Amino acid sequence: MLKLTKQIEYALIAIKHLGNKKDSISSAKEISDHYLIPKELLAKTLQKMVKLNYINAVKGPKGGYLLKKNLNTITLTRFIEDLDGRIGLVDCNINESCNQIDICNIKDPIHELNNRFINFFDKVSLSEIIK
Amino acid sequence: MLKLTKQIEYALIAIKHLGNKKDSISSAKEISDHYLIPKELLAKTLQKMVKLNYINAVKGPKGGYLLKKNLNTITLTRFIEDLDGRIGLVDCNINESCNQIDICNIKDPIHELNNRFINFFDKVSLSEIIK
DNA sequence: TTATATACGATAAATATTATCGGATATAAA
DNA sequence: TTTATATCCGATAATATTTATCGTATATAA
Repeated sequence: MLKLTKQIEYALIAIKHLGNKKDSISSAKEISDHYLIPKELLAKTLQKMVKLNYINAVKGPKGGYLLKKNLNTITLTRFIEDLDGRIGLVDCNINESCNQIDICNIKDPIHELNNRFINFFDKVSLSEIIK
Repeated sequence: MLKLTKQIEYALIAIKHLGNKKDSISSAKEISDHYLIPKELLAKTLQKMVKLNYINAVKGPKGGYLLKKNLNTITLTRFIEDLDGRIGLVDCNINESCNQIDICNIKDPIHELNNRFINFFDKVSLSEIIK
């Protein structure tokens, strides 16, 4: 509970690795071997980051991935939500389909808390973790 | 990901309900009926809170639960960890049994982030949600 | 042409969360 | 003393989410 997913961990590890090796290319296999990360899952995560324009892919032998985006402007909220979907302490912070909403006695304070929660991640720059 | 569990939600709902009805007793059935919460699960949660000295239990017919602890001094960190175990953004913030720890390139910044993360919940008083 | 790498949908396995069940004990009230 | 209601508590079942794997297609350097 209240944990990051492995996919986010792997994404952070990979993107940091790419950031450290600017201009040189790294394959999914290289990264998964080095950090002992399941290759297929890492590959999926990398492909997702390509679609999201965080990194570039180069196909074929000697192919791999390169960092693309300037990470200074990316917040952790943005990164997590891009990869894994909306952040919210409870379901009704994300979608309104809770049939207990009318009688719930904590929805307002939790909603307020959730705003602060997201603000916490807003204030974290991806470059803090990557540098 | 990064969500509170239902058990925490139910616990907050119940403890707020009890706080609003100081001096009068509320049964698990009364609370589960009112908020449409599964009775057995709520009962378990209430029993846990009894053991943790948050509330008192009264057995027998006309029995139920009463708020016990002064919630002003309880942080959300304490409450969540009492009910659900240690908070940590990643496993290695809780236990050290990660075989990737030596080669992990994000463990230090994540550890730093986790300290701030826990500090966030430290600064939330349970009474904020309950009042 | 071949070997290596990404792309991507489908699915399986593992884990965590949520919900339910059965039977025990306590006690207020008839 | 009996009955009904409530907590107590271990075990287990159901569900959802997360994590991992598989198969196949496409691109491209050598």
